[in-house]
Amino acid sequence: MNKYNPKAIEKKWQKYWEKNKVYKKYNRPKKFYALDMFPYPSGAGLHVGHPKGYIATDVTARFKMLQGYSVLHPMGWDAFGLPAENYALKMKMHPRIAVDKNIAVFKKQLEMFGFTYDWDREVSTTDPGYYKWTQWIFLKLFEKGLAYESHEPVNWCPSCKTVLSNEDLEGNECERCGTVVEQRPMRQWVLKMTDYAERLLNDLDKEKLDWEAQIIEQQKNWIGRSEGIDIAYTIKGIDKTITVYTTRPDTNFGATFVVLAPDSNFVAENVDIFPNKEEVKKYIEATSKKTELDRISEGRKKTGVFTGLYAVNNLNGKKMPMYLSDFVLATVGTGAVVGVPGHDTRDFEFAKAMGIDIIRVVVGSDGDVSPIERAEQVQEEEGKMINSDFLNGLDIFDAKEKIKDYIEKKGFGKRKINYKMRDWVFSRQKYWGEPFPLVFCQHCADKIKSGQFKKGEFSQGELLNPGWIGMREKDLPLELPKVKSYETTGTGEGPLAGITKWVNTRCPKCGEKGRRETNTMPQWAGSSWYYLRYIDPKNKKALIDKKKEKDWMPVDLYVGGIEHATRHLLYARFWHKFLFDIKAVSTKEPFKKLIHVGLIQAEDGRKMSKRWGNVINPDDIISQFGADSIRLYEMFMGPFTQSISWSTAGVSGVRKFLEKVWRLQERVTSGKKYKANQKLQNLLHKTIKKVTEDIENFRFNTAVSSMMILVNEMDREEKLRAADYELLAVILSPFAPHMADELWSRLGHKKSIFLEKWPKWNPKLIRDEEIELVVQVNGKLRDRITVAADIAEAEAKTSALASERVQPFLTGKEIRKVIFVPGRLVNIVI
RNA sequence: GCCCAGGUGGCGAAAUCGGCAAACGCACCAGCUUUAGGAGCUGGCGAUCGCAAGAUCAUGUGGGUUCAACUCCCACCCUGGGCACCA
Repeated sequence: MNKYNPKAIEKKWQKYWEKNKVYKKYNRPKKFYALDMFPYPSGAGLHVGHPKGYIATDVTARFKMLQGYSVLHPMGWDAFGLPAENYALKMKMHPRIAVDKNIAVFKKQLEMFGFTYDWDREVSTTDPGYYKWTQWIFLKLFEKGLAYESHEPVNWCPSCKTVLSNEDLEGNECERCGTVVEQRPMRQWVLKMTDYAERLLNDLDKEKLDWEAQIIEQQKNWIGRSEGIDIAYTIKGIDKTITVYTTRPDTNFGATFVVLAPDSNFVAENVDIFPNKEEVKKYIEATSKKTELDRISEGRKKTGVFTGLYAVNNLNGKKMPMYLSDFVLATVGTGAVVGVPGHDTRDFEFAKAMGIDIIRVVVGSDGDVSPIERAEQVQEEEGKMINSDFLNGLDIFDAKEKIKDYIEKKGFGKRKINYKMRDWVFSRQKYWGEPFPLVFCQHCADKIKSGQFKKGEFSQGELLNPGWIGMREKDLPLELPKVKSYETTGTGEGPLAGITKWVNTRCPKCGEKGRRETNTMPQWAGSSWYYLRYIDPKNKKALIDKKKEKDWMPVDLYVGGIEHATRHLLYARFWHKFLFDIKAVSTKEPFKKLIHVGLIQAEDGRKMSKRWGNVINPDDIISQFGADSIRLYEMFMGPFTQSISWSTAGVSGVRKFLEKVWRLQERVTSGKKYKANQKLQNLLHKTIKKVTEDIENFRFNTAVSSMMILVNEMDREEKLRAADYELLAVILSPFAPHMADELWSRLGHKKSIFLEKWPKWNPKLIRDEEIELVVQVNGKLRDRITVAADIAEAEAKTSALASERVQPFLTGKEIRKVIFVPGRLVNIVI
């Protein structure tokens, strides 16, 4: 027998599988779609942390193949976006060239692991044949009125020179470069994601979706649904009302002031009628100069200015002074709040700072009815109403409903559901992204504004955005022009604006002069639907063939980083639901089961990074130990979803295990001549059961350890039955496929092990004849006795009491109770 | 501040319908083998006491429920992640 040489056998089997299409069996009755979050092909290549999720899906994919499923397991590239563009700028090459180079490196690295990827289905978001359909989806969204041009203030990264969506921020910093973003009013395209908020929330149902609770919670919080009421207050002396949104109308008898956001529309439109307009303007000016950072460093210290106007509380006719303060945000609710300082900490702080009255209207469980003077007294979560007219004595939850009914009946308010989630800011002032399939036509704009057009001449989106005309589907894709200067301008228009030949075109509707949109789509666009394209990657007529879509969707298993919980996963669900609405797909949700991959940290406990010089390259590990070892190690190192530090010594441990498996070949003998060892049979079938269940439940670490126990046991035998050793090879094969197939062929099989059947455990063999029964005295272990597995209670108790080791603890004591747990223990209570 | 996940040997961890705490692996120690080894094999490896048999203690802290608690309940501490002046 020659030595275990992974280098030689791994190459050999990778070629064999590819050539014989071993894992491309797509005509079986049951299907399984295993999906990885496709990578961003950066210039740095892979480190050992990246493939962990891919290994897990590959183990699952091979397991499902062995169980007789058709398995779809594709891979592709998410290659548009800022990092690719920045990398290209740095290396002074066109992003296209940089991206192709990086993809080649990534692909070569991935191939060394022996994954079951069907490379015939490879997609890249930057291929015109792919982004044609990204543009098509946008066009459909536009047609349905779900895309609109906006000039509202948005997050602007001064370093990347582009706008960013809320999902692209970490706190108030650019997720890519860490620069603090500014709020700038910019022209941009926005998708009406909030129209889908309710469905995005409701379908996050643990019953329907096999997602980790953690990710469901994160998305729920991000969507941030709240139930409240919009209340309109009349303003004294002028013919206007101010509308506020509140979730606590029950406390409204305690309202003593109103605060407006300095940058709100209401203020912008009415500042000139404020009696104190000079001070107000100064305050607006001062606020606009403050960055987010300044405001955070001020902590919760409240500042503000009185407008000179009073709003009237319609409940009791009380005059409430109207202020401006920067703690009220223009983008939240209506951009104005009603101040109830007795029962809201922020309102309390503001009232203290401005010297406004504080009224108690809720009594908490402590029964305290004294005037509210300290922040700790601010009662928010429970209690009974006082000083509140017809609400007095009610619990706050009942009061809330009663006053909502009252306000609605009186006609000065309306129940409203609010979401924290905002619409999706969808344009970037960058070169390396999908161009928008839109043309601006002044002629059409005039026509729409004048109202002189036929019904059905313009789509919903065209009417919503006068002048913007969608391209015709047959003219897609609109390719990125090849240019020399694709550097960012920073003017607010994208680099494409500089290419006049490309920008100037004809209106697809009327043929008059038009100009193209020069922003591009964000990186998230292409990744919001790629899982559909794998199913039908070369279709030129449709995004996906309807029958194929029905055959494969939904994705059965989706594995990737948790950082996408509120970004990619939200965007993809949103688009999927839209595609469902236009009948392009047949499922309401795209991803049935979702599991996040735990990070692999460097051996020093820090994040693997060039900066710390602690990056481990998978190529090195594979050349030293082999691909099967790194696969097995990453599955063995700990619970899959947990962050764990890398240990190269740990890899050598699993390599030793594989060597042991290899050496066992020598002991294999023909099953007919050699009688099966009952104890080993028992353990073997227990292991089959454990490995099967563990793979299904993503507990790979315990699956591997149970195989180690089996192999240690086999190592004690002088001879092994071929049939037993073969079963070991099959259950090991998803983890260490190269070795498994090599052993399989050495055992005389002509076909790949992956065309075999996954073994079923034999329940008879698993049943133990004899067991160790634990004997406790007052819950403390005193002895173990070997008894028949199905021992009767009375007999077990007698044997336990008779135990020599137990006797000394019983002498002179009264036995009060004896507890018998079948198959486990006897506990003697004295 | 709010939400989520977690806290077990020197390290990664295992055990959760309450029932033998530390499986499996790493590191370490001793011995065998070897010219040698960073190779292989055998044994040891939570703490304290003890020559030993064994005893006692031990799963972040403090209580509670129970014959029995890593597991359930209450309060608190710490770590990681998310959100955050969201009205």
